[in-house]
Amino acid sequence: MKELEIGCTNKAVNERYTVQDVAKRAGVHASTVSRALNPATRHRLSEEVAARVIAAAAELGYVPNGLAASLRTRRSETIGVVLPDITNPVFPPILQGLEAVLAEERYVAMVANAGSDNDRQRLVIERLLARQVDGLVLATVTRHDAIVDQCLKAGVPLVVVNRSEADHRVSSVVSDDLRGMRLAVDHLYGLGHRRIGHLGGPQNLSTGKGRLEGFLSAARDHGLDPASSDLELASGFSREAGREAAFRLLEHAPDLTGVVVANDLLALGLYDVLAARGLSCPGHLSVVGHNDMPFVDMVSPPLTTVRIRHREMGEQAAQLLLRLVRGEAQGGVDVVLKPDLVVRASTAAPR
Amino acid sequence: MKELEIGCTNKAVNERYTVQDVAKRAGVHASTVSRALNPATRHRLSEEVAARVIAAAAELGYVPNGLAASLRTRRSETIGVVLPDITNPVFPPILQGLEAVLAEERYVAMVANAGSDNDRQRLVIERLLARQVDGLVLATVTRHDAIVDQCLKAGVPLVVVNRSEADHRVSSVVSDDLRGMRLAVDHLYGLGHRRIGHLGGPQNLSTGKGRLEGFLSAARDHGLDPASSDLELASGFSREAGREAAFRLLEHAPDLTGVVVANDLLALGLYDVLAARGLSCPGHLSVVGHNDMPFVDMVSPPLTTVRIRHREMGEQAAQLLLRLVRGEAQGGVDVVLKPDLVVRASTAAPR
DNA sequence: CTGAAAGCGCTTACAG
DNA sequence: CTGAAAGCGCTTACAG
Repeated sequence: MKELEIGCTNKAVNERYTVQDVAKRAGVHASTVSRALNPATRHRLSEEVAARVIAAAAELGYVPNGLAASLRTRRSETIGVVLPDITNPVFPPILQGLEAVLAEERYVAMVANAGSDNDRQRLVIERLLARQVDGLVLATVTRHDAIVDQCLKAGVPLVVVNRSEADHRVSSVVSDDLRGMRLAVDHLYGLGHRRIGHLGGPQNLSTGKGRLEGFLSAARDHGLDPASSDLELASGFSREAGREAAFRLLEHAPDLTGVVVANDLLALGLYDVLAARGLSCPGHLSVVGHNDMPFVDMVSPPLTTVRIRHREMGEQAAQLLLRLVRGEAQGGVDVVLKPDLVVRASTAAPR
Repeated sequence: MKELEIGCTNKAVNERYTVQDVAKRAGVHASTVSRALNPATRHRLSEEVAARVIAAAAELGYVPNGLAASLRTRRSETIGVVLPDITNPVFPPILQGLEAVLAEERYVAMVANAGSDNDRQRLVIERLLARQVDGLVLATVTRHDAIVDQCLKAGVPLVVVNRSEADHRVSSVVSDDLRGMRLAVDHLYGLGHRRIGHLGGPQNLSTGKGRLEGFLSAARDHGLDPASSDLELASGFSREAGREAAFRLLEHAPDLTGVVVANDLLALGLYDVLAARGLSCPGHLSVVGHNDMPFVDMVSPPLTTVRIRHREMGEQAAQLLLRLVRGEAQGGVDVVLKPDLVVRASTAAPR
């Protein structure tokens, strides 16, 4: 009677067959079922038995319980992915690349949006670790990040993507920001610009810092000496933060003819400020972004920007991580992808 | 000697403590550790013992093995989310809403990009089920979807989001497409348009079909009788498919003054065709989109569109699903969210 | 209030 | 080539 009740209330669980069920149906022992269903051990069995087991499993619609297998093998074939903000359009292509590679190897991604708050990130990572992820991809790291310390101490295979940490203790996949900024500055210089400013990102992020340094280095190489008033740093990589910093930049350096921006979202913030002031782009000011995120070819004017191969970033990160998980490689590998300049309509010769 | 080797090669695993370790350190039995660490059963213990266990766990940095717990309790506190395309900007906000609600309840999302291919979707779902997800959110469903049949048969708690299936056998969270199209048509009619066409989506998706019906119904209510040449359907919800269908529409119905489009991505495709033909928007043609996806306020001209609360869609879907998982509710609930019209610069009085 | 035992569903040395 | 047993790390009736 009791059994019947259970049968009624959770039918789903009830209809889930186990190795035992398959074993009974095929007339073999459970261990034989396990061996028959695993391609790597199947050859140890007689073909006849293997076929019988596979048939029995198919007839029942048997789906192995991956949790039980993971508990036993100590591999979950699950990877945790920690993002600061999934609505930032650079992350979906990264995620797509990650997933494509992981899926090939039968891995699944547990994706967590952790924001920028450190405590929240810590909590999220602890939950992922509790679920026994085999490795972690972090897109959240700051240049000095206590969370990386913790992960290293815990011994979790770890790859950081898009951003790297200052000490490079951990494998990373990033874009060559120095080259990116050089392309941007060269482009404006080539158009005739000599008063070029930089709308930068947060300096606690490798992208913010690297792009500022890239800008300064490229500017100096052209004999330009950007005064400190030609530089303004945003508090985050968002359109809103871009607006605020762009406002300050235009206040302090009204005679700029070109601005190299550390990120497309910031560039959109600059667009907002230009529109609010009735200034035209590229008429009054040429603007170069960074990322070539989706749809910046559709904004007005279409944004000249530095293209980063985000999908490839995700693919490489997944490959690095899987090698780490399998013990085929060690940490501390930095993959640096070459960006390109995409010239659109936001840049022109200076006024 | 052998032990030492193991100790060296997988340090991570080695340093993971278990209930046994905590039990030993606190001088209690493993079952007591379990009870002390679970807030729901803690009260059964003397405060002194509970405190001792909690302290011991903290000292060791003990993180419970969620897989083992799930195997035992038959709840994984994991939800599978199946998307057709994460790079479609409508999905990140949905995901954000889902995750926010799930995280509150200590659930984690396994996100899988399954594309539009049915076999691939089936594979992806099987993998998620093998990992014992407690429920599934599908953003992939077509109006008649064999995958839904399978899930129902398997007895998995299930919610569909953004799109619904024709039979409404499954709980869904969608936007009111009829109302959305009515807002769009009313807006153009109010501006003076009488030759209004529809650039529609695939009719095997509820959104494509519902928006076409909404368009026709609203048009008829104004006494308009859109000829079949005023309607053109795209093969998918992408900018590329939008371009192709927009090309056909402008060929067949060059005298239209306004077009209501089933989706912003399609509207961008229409923009592309207008640009290629040297036609201006809204000068030659007024355009209304659908979704208000991120950054359509930045395109040229800023797109008038029907705003869908995608984040809320995700939140509601998570809530529905959790109630289903807990047996607090039954399936077959349709949540319909009210959209709004956002008027920007792509619509004006007819030429 | 706490302990001892059983068992979730697998896999894998160990036999034979 | 196949079986029987042990065990992954938890939780939860069942005792007392």
